[in-house]
Amino acid sequence: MRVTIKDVARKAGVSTATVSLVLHDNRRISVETRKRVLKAIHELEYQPSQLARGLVMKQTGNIGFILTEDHFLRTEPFYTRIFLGTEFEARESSHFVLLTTIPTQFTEENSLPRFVTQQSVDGIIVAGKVPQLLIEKLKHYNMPFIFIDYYPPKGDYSAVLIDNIHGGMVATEHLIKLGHKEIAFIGGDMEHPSINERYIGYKMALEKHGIRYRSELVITSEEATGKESGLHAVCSLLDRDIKFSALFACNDAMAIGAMECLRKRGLKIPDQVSVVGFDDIESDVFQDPPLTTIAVPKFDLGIEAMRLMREVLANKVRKNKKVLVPVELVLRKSTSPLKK
Amino acid sequence: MRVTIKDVARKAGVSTATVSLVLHDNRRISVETRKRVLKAIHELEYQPSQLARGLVMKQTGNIGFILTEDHFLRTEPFYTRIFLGTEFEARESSHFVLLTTIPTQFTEENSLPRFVTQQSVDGIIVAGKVPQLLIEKLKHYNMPFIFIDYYPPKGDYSAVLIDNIHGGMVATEHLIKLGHKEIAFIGGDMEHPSINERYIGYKMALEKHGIRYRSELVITSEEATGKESGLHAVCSLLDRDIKFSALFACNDAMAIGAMECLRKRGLKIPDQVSVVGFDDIESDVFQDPPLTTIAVPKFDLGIEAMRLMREVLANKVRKNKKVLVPVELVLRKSTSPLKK
DNA sequence: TATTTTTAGTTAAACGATTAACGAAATGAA
DNA sequence: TTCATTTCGTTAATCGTTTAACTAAAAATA
Repeated sequence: MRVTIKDVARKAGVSTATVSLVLHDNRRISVETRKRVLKAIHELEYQPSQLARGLVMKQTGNIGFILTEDHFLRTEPFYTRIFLGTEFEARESSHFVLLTTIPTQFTEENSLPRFVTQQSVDGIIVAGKVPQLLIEKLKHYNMPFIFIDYYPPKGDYSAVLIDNIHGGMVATEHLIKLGHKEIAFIGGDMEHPSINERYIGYKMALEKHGIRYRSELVITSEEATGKESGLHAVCSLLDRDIKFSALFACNDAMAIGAMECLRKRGLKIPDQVSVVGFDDIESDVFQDPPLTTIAVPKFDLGIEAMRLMREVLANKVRKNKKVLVPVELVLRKSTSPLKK
Repeated sequence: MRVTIKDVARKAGVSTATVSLVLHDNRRISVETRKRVLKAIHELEYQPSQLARGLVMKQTGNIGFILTEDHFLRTEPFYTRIFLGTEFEARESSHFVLLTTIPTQFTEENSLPRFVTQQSVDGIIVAGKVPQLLIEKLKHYNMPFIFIDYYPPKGDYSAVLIDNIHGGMVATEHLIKLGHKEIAFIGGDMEHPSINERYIGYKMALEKHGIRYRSELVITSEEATGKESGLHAVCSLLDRDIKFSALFACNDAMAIGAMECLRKRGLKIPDQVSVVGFDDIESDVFQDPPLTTIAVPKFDLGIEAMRLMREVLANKVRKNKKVLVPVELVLRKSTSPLKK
């Protein structure tokens, strides 16, 4: 049988209320009594029942974490790292994180995760781009939710986001400082806020340094944001004989595809074209040359989301807060000063 | 305020006990009353509190899922797929799965996952190879645990395992049927039960078909089981001028490394050397040529573990049961009939 | 008809915590 | 000395379920 608060109370010769008060650091209990209780707790290896506690406190102690199947199963451990950050930070407040996936194509037929309908969580964290329908359905439940790395096009929410604009600026400025003026940008799925923001950063950097924005240097027509799109985008640039000495890809996958194309066409990286990516995925280091990129601190994103969740849970009146997690330029070998 | 069983009882004009009995399909309740109660439940959208339920039933409804950090963050979504299977199957019995990671080097300083010490789970699933120390610590708690894809060297446990021996046989027999007689085996980390079993399967297949086992065709000295090890193993074979027309690698990573070496040395795959791997990882398809392999159903492993957990939970007296999940040969382009 | 059995439901205790309200003893103020 | 405060704990209600034990009415049996 499990050790309960009653056993502790009996052993320490006090009431269960006293034990509970000790557990909650209530100063109404004298130092000696406190010690006695603590001793009993320790000797019996007492662990409060989360169930009983939750029942009276009206909270489950659980946080739901929702990902689309695609995102969870991605080869690149992006969202898994974010989850890990959340799970890690959850330990600080004794929360548990219930991870579940939803179909990438979430339709009317699909039901919400069980932890939502059963109200088995105190709050929900949604990571990555999810269908609008999911969000609409979630709203019906009186539970706070927080987005990570995605901000729905309409509505006002709490969210933990990558500082994409700044990242886009830093990436572009890095190239500018190396002397580049003809800097191409390749992106895809421009509806995605993150991608779009990186693009904005690119434009802002150009403006700041007095470099004219040239639309022929920009590819935003790709559907996807994978390696193939990157390859395709750069090839189309090359096919049209457009000259550029540097290239900023909206993410590393596209950057890697881009490099593949450049290599195929016999262009030397970084001597003839410098390349900067965004994300800092694992395979960057194994590229030839290793890819210079903007590092996104995945773990931190998860941590920040959990912290924000705690704030929201503690004080419901708070307005929707956004946290921008800073990014960092990681210098590797795919960029170099402009050669004449 | 949350809708409780009391609200339902009031609305249906019965006692809370009746509602509870209806919820549990007790036949003591007449059809009409039952209908009335069900109607009330539906109209109020009543959802029983898992907390209250768990408190009286003395079960949490949670299952803990433990992975080492390395395994969770692996680029190849192997363990994540297993987890997904467990999470999926958990829905059947309204369980929640609490996923957590432990340091890959789990030492005395590291504490067990909180859900263990706090007894917030009814059972524990451990996936992949974990330090023996973890297992020893886990034993102190009166909780059933089940291993997936790993069986500790000592002790007797419930486990869901890949049918490695059979897989090893199938892979080898496939090569034999193609006419190959000089079949090399490359493996690493031979202490790992899975690897060792695949090796056993290899030997059994040879014996079954009357092919003499030749130790010079076998490399078991590699420390790791990655791409580099595969490359190194095959190179060392080639360096010693050992002839073989086919190769069975203990996993796909090593197989891919092996192919890299073969390609470097100018050997054609599959014309000069046929290669079979094991695991069926995502990148197999992108190899040149695509890798023939033994497919491991990751999702199923997770499902089986959850099912087994339910059995264990329902009937504690049951002896430790092992489930062997069948594997399947996946024909791609890296094997072909022996050419004279 | 009287008695037993079955049916259909209720009552109330229990699960293991938290906490408002209360109270006895010690301390302080008048 | 008397009354008010403070200190240190306790009592008891509560959270939302489940279920053993009970009961009243109906049905079956004698």
